Amino acid sequence: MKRYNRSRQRERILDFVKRSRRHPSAEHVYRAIRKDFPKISLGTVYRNLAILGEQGALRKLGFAGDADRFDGCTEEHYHFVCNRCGGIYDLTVSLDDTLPDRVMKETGHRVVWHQVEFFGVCRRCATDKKE
Amino acid sequence: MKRYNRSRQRERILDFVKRSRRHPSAEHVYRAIRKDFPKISLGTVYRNLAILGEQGALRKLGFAGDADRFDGCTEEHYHFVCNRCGGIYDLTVSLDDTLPDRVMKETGHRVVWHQVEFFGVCRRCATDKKE
DNA sequence: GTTCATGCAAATCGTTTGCACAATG
DNA sequence: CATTGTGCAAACGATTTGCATGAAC
Repeated sequence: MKRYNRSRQRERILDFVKRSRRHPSAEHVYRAIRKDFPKISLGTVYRNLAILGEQGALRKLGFAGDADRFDGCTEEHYHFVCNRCGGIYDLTVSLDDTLPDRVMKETGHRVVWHQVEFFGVCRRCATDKKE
Repeated sequence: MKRYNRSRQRERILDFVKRSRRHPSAEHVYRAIRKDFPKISLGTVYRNLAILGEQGALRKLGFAGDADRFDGCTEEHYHFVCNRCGGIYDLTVSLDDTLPDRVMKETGHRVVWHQVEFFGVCRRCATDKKE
């Protein structure tokens, strides 16, 4: 595996993603980090997010037609995605934990990890004025 | 809801996606459809895929860092995604079907649909030469 | 001093859009 | 003929990359 030096920027980025409940996009991270590193570039943010993902320090989430998001919580959990406001919420429900094994047995594919997302309208958007 | 005329291109696109086991990207569809409509443009393919999605005739799937894919099977089912070859396989396993309801009850978010993906190395890639 | 990281800008990829013309109803 | 769809090319947003300089070890 590759060797990395530490960098103040990368540490700050990881810290921000870990602290955030919001599953920020690269752009979000960029805007936040700029308060500490006014000259940082988006390229640097992307590079560091990629490295942190490769190291398993955070996770990259992708949704159809939207920018990728980053999740600082690496313990198994699932997500609810609001189609109205784009918010992503962590869920505490858990799956039958034999499922990955069953998939492996039935298909012969080696399962490394899995993801579950629920889509719809979040509570906040549903209570706000109906369109 | 919006009114649409029929179009030979759109019908052919839907037919192709429905027939395909491969969860094609827009680019895949474009290349395939060009055999019948040599002058069709990628823009037209995207437009029609969007319309078909809106009509519920097919479903758009998104994965981090990769082009969106289209699934002609609209019945509930889940996917295995190979990190090596990028292939997407349909799965027949099913979830505890009280889960969406439980999420709604516990969070107050209105769940419209959900998705489950397993990631790893597919059988074919695993049996091929290692790396 | 060698390696890795940064900032910047240009490049790339996937996708969307404006427009003039063709097909549909 | 009124409307919607098409092809083409330009525009766009998200992400990656090449390069010269700066930081880490």
